[in-house]
Amino acid sequence: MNPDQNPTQAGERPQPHPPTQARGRRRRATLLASAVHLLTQGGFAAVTHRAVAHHANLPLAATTYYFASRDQLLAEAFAQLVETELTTTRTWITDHGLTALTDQIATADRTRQLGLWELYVHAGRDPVLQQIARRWADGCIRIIADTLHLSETDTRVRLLYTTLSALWLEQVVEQRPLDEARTLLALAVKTAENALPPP
Amino acid sequence: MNPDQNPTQAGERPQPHPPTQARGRRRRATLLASAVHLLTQGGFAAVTHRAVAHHANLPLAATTYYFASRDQLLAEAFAQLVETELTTTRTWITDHGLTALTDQIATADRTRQLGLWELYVHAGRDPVLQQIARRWADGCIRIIADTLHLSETDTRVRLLYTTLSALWLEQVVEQRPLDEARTLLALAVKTAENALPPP
DNA sequence: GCTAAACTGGCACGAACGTACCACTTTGCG
DNA sequence: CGCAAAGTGGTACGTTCGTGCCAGTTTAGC
Repeated sequence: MNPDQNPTQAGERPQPHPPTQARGRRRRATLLASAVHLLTQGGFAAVTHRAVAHHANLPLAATTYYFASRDQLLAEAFAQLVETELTTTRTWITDHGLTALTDQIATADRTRQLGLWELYVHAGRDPVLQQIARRWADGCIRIIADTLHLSETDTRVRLLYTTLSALWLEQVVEQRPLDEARTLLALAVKTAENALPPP
Repeated sequence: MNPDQNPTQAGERPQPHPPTQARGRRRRATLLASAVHLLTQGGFAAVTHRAVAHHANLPLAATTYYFASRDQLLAEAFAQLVETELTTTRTWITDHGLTALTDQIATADRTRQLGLWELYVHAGRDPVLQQIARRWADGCIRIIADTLHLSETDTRVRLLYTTLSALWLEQVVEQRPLDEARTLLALAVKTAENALPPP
């Protein structure tokens, strides 16, 4: 819905959201962090101007001053959340291995994961968010490829990613017994490793 | 949040949602159908009392008369949507086979799938919806098991379901090229068929 | 130091929401 | 038939939302 997203080009009159030139940049960052926090707590329904401003100890108007709209605020929060998630997942996998992923899911804050997936699905209705969702998927695929020392375009990597993400979502939403997920995860990884190279 | 959900027990005073005894049952069904329709069109944010009543050509109060709350309306709409989806998917698969699933996804109404998944993720925050979500998953697993002539508890079936659902969600949200999904789907099915029986 | 621009913050508007209320009509049953 | 229960529909209340507005304050550049 937003045809422009060029922050360096300051020619925007109706939506003058040029990056701050003072300590106001801290305020913007604070607002964004608050939005992320609320997003991980109560889903994107909880990310309102008022809630964000209140959590950041800032007046209500600050949110409309630094962000053109609620959609933009949500998009940036989603992007930041995805970025954080990617680095967290990467370090976890390099430290503990792929098959320990279920434990990370079980360990991590469940509402956080829910917020992430909520926004992921919502991305299906918003082209801007869709781009971020694709970036999330690509990031995960890259992590798996690096871990297995395979190419990102390898079909096995692609398939393994798909399976893992589904296991993840399923675990978060349905809260089935953890053993089941662990078994399936191990099976998926082994299957991917033993599969033939792509044709 | 709702400690009661016993429709046969009519002792409910504050929420007297006893099933209608007259042609009002049609009205209730109409409202529910409208809720489902709105759900598939604009996500569950579009399912408001007013929108449902208007779409059903009924007064606003009818929604609160037949449904205790918006949450209940949403839950019933979700349940009905899942049921419809399950039968549709089953007939499609028996007619065209598992590997043609991507084409069904591509063919079917995209916003409908989005609404389904939106509600699925939302089920992570609501125990009532979570039950319906589990039922959806179990239904899909059963379809796959029947198709492959395997047991529902077979690990291969379980894993294949997981992969298929992820492919489905991914396709709906990210709208990647269809060929990719087709390839992955075929690979997943073949892998599941050739895999060893569960230990 | 002075002026314009950037920033701040309190407030209000209009819209949409869930839900309660209540007079009215229809219906099932003794 | 008569009457209580079920159903009906218009309306209103209280809340919350996104966002616009604008007088005041701070800051940057000349």
